[in-house]
Amino acid sequence: MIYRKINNFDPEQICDSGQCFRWNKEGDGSVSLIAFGKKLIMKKEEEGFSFSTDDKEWNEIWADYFDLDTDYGCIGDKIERFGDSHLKECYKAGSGIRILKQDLWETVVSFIISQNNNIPRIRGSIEKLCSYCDLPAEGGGFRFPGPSEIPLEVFDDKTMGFGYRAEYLKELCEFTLENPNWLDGLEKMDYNIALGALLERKGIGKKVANCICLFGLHMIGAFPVDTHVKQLMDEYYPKGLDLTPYEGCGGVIQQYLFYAELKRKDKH
DNA sequence: TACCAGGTGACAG
DNA sequence: CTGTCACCTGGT
Repeated sequence: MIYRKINNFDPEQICDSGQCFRWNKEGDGSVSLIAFGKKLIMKKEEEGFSFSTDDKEWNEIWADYFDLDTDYGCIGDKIERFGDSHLKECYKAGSGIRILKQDLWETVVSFIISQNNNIPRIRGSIEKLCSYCDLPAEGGGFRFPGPSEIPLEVFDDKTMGFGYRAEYLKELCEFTLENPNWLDGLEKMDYNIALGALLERKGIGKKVANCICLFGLHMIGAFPVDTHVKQLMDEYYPKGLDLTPYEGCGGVIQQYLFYAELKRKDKH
C-alpha cells in the first residue's frame, strides 16, 4: 500500500467520465480498476489517496496511466481566464478528471462495443469477454485479452451481448492478427493520419475514432462528439464553442462538459 | 408494446 | 457530399 497526494485527481469522477469501462465504485467508498493485467484499489484518505501497489509498480505503470506528467491545473487556469460561465461550472464539477493513458487495443475494442449502446450493457459485454477468455489479473479479476488471446468463436456467442458489433470485433481481431504492427503504427502517426487509419476499419466511425485518439492514443486535442455532447453543444453553444484558448487539449474540455452534463441529468 | 442507448454503414438524392 | 434508416439486445 502506498499513499499519494495528486492534484486534479478524483477516482469517482474519472469512473463516471465515460473514458473507462473497467473502473468500479465499491461499497466501502473505494474505487477499483483493472488495467495492464493488474487490479488496483484506490481509497480516499485524510490527505490524498491510498493505492494497493508499491513504489516500483507505481513508477512503472500507474504514474503514466494516470497521466501525472500533465498539469491539469494549468488547463483549469485557462478556463478561469478565457472560459464562459458554463465551462467554469463544468470545471468546478469535474476538476478531478484526468485523461487516462489506457491500453490501445482495449480502448479500440471497448469503444466499438460502446456504439449505439448503453453503459451497463457495454460494461457487461466487456466483463463477459474478459471472463470468457479467463486470463487472471494480478490482484483478482480477469485481465483484458490481447488480440491473439481472444478465441474467435466468442463472437458467435450471443450471451456476450455484442449484438451486431460482433462482426466488427471479429474483423478487427482478424485484421490485427494479420497486421500485428498496425496498433503500434497508430502511436507514431499524427492525429489526422491516425484518425483516417482508424476510419478504415469497419465499425469505427468518427465518434469512436476520436474516442480512440483521445483515450487510447492520448491525443488530447481530439474532441469526440456523441449524442450527449451534441445535445449540450446545441443547448449551451448554439453559435459554437471556440477552443482556441485550449489548443491541443480540447479533449479535456470535452470531458469537463460531458461529465457535468451527465451529473446534471443524474439529478433529474 | 414501443422506444432508447456515449453510432455506423449502406444507400439515396 | 449530406441526409435517412436499419440494426443486436437488454432495460423501462
